[in-house]
Amino acid sequence: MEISAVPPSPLADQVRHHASGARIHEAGSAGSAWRVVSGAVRLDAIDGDAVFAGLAVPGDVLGAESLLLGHCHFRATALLPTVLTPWPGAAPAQGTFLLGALARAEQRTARVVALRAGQAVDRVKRLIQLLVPEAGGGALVQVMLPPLRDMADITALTCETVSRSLSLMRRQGTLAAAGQRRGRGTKICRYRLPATDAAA
Amino acid sequence: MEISAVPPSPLADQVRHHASGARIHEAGSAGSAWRVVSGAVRLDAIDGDAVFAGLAVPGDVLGAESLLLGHCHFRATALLPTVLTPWPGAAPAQGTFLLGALARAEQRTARVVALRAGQAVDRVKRLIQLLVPEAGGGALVQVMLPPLRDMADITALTCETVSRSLSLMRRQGTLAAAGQRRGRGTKICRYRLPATDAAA
DNA sequence: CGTCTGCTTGATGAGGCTCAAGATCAGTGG
DNA sequence: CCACTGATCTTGAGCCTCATCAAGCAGACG
Repeated sequence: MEISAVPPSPLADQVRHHASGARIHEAGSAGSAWRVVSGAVRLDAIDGDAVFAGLAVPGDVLGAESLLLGHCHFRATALLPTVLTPWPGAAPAQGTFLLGALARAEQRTARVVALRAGQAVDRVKRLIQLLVPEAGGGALVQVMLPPLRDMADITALTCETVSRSLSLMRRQGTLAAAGQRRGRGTKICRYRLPATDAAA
Repeated sequence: MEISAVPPSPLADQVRHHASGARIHEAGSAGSAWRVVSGAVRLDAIDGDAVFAGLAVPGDVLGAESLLLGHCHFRATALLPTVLTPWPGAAPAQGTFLLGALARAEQRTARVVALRAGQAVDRVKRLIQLLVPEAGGGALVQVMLPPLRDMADITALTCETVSRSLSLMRRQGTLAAAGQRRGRGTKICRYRLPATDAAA
């Protein structure tokens, strides 16, 4: 529980890198807690087979329960090339620090839950916006997309429907390939953010 | 799976009661944090109109962000007759205490997200099981149901579909009315828990 | 007693799931 | 350098579930 004093900005030797698709920790294993610096992580409840249970994006905390119980509840898998830093790293893990993580977790829940309502194309767009590092109105930003299988699990759609949604977005000019083509590895795309008034 | 099964019962003068449908706090207002003792609470993000953002059941913490920021992010509404107690109470809001709340929040996310995948009847069943205070295999338990409108928002279905799902469950003997009839007020029903092996 | 709110049920159509085939690409070994 | 394999993605056809629209009913409440 008690806290080692570590500077707030993760130094180069205090981070861990994971490739897209890499397992970060297994459910039930003795893991430790991390904060996501960049990338995205998928959490799964292991109930016979894996069931999508949550998402962590930069700033979020991973495996906080292991500090309390000594083991992780969820399987964590990198959706994109992901950088983690030990948590709690900075300052005292008390008061404001933990409260901030709690507040952030609630907001993450709200956005993840919202990824599973509405029309297919809108869900996929919302997911992409969650993965866009920066945020601005109407801008054309670069974004990495996880495999279709993961996008489907997160949005509660099928691979086919996600693929069709992305195709539609390309036809409409909302999305454009910008890096690798198809096949293994994370896709890099350009995505046009909707106007700030956020219609739907 | 669950962190602590039964939350400690607070003294009678340290609780607040809310009727079904009552507003607990408004988004953006200066609220305070509460722990749910019994009942259930719905959280909504206010984005023009209210969008379902989360659920709190006994043991969960409500409005933790107000301790940090001074105001609430979400609107909180009682889904059932609900009892709350101030949080953190006498205990210090540090260490294990906050970590427990964080771990619990992650587990709640997993279950709420699961309420929005799969067939309609299964979603409704899962929601009812989330509202059942006690848990046992194959038993016939008493449970209060929130208004259809809320069940629909939570499961990302429509009122009509939820109503049809409940009708089907009644025809199949999974659910039976046990208190008030239709009209205003929370419905009381008997619900047959599925066998512990939990076949989806 | 009339109105209002919440619940139920039916008819119909659309959106997404299922099944299936083909395309593209990374890695491997000849 | 190229064929082969396996994984991922794309696209099509048909069906099914659920959303939508609509009507009717039961209690609550003034």
